[in-house]
Amino acid sequence: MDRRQQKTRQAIFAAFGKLLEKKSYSRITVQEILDTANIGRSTFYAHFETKDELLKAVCRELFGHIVNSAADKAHTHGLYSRQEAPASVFCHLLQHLQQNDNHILALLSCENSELFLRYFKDSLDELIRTRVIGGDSGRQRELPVDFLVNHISGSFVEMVLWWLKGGQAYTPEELDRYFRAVIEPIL
Amino acid sequence: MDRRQQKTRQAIFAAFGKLLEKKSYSRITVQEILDTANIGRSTFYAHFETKDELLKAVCRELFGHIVNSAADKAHTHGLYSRQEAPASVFCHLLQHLQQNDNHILALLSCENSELFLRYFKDSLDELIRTRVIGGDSGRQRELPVDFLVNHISGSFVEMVLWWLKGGQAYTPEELDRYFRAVIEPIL
DNA sequence: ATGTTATAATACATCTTGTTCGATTACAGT
DNA sequence: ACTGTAATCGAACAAGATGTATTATAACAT
Repeated sequence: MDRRQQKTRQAIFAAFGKLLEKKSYSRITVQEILDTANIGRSTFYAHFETKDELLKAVCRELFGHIVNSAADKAHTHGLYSRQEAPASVFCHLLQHLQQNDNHILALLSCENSELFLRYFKDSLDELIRTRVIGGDSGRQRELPVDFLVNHISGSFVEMVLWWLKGGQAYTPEELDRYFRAVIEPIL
Repeated sequence: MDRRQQKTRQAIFAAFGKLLEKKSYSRITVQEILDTANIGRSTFYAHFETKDELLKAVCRELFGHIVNSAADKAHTHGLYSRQEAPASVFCHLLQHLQQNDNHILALLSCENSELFLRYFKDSLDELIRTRVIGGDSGRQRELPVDFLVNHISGSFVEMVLWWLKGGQAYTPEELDRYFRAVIEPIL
């Protein structure tokens, strides 16, 4: 890909993130992105048809990376490997979030959390369907699989949301323990 | 209150709901609300400072009513009364949602669900903190109360979201059974 | 070195927002 | 029924945002 394209795309992402730290997504204008990224108007629209498309691209990049990383971990060590910390995919996900690779928490800590975590959940759904539910023995009695998958991914997302709103008052390990305490009994 | 105010306010709410059935909240303009409600521009701004304020008012009206109704039910019959259907507050909430009193599902069935359910969850939090967790005996071992409350209300909201996205493929009674199957084991 | 492609800069029509103002009209209380 | 109050209308307005188009310039790949 053209070096200029990469540079522009990166500048847009950076500007978007910078603005997202200060104000909610809906209040950010394309104009502000242009000014912050210091690029021309037509250049932006050459990359993204709309502000929403930019958001989607950012989410794909962000959460795709995190979840894939977790999926690899699960694949390598098993879902609940006891040989190695972190003990579960969930813990790995939380740690990954907290270590703040791409200033993710900065993006999630404000009013935008909801918006981003919705994408996060979509990625999680697949991870959970294949890793958690799929190959399990399970005393998942009369519960529909879809319900269970949604319950787990949904709970996780809501937990992260709650965690962030409370200023991350718990460690990923604590959170993981809590989460497993409410999920494992029903598996 | 002045009859004209009521009429205008109602016209705005109705127009807002009508538009919400067709497009997402973010794509609805004040102008469209004015045209649909057939009111003057200044009149709208005499009632609501901004579109967001209108949304908040609608949510308060909508979910405040539902949750209060459920709270009364819980108060009257106990949280898990076995003497009478619906068996739980949760079931009552679901039935209330489905019977579609104020075209709520029409509002929730589209892209706006997320937005509304966030308000819904805020109302739920309080209900659950007082009714579910509060006076319970509980084997809620080392889990923080806040975590538990959030887990329950969050799960419920995610379940409703999932339910709506799937076209309400289950009855409120079924859903209630599923939900209790994943919640009661941890109480 | 050359043809290609991304960007910049500018201009533009269109739409949206929130405010203001004066003229009507409906209201509530007496 | 009368009257003062208050809500609405309609129109206009400035400020700013959106998305598109055009041309010139600069960076790129080969």
